[in-house]
Amino acid sequence: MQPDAIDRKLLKLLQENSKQTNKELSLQLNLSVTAVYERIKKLEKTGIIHRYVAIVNKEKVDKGFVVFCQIKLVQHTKEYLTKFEKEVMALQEVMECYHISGEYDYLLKILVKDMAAFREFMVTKLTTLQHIGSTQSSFSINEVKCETVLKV
Amino acid sequence: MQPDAIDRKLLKLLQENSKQTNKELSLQLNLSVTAVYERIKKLEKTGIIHRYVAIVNKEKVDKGFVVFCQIKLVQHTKEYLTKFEKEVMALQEVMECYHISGEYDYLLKILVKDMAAFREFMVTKLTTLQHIGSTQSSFSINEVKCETVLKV
DNA sequence: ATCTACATGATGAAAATAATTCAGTATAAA
DNA sequence: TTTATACTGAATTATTTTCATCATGTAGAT
Repeated sequence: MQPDAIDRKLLKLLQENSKQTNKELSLQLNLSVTAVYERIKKLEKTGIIHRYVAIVNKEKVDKGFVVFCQIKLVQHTKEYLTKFEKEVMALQEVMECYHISGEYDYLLKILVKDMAAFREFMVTKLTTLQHIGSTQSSFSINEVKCETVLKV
Repeated sequence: MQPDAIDRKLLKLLQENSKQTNKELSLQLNLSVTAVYERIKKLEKTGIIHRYVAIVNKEKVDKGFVVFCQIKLVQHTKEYLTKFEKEVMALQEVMECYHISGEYDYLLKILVKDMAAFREFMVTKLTTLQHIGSTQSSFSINEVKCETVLKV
């Protein structure tokens, strides 16, 4: 399915605020409520809209300290990669993990309360993972941009 | 406000799927519909729930190529930092931008269609930004984990 | 210890609002 | 002409929101 201009605007609106009623959306799109309803259902069915979620303010729940950690494994066998990925999946502080090209093998985005919590995470969890060669951590000094709206 | 165990479970459910009805939530939480309703309103009012959004499948809208780009500025004056940040804000391919500690100054998460689109972005947008010293790009080979649920 | 006042958080019923279905119309492509 | 697609407004169904009320625990006065 190829979204048209109206679908693209609808996607923008829903990515910004999914709690808008179909009536509110219909006014912004110059369509009837039913037409909006059917377009949304189509976007859901085709998987373009994957799901709807609540976004939690990380500062308010003591997860305002953001760390990016690059990791090198000692070897690149399939076994080592798979084992590492499985272990990372289980760590709740790791919000994102990418296998990347370049000097390091993985890039992790880690959310914790503060530096002390990061130290604790580092010592008790990250460095206990198997087959890790070296790590390199960068702390977020300022979140300049964090966009959730994909411009389609 | 300090969320209790019920609030934490509610936050987990809403972060996983914000389209559940209060009735569905009430069954999972062993509460009345109204009690669920009031807890949600409270979480919204205190700002713990920041907003509700639709998540779009990036592969389905030709944004499946993920690049992390680290950037060093030629100087670290306030003027240069501010100008760079302002310019980055305007680039729709840049989904996230953090001012970070370490060798590089900024880490950017960039979403484009493919390598050709990244090359185009690099040549026509990124390298035309003022005061950039050097850049270092890593491509995502595999998205191992991408969690949106903050465990509270 | 007992009583009272107050705050908090729960409940079910009722009212208000929104989502969903449906019958019918218009348009464009085969 | 037939078919498919996308639209509309009205009717129906489901959900959210409001409201009156109840239960519980705490702090202060007796």
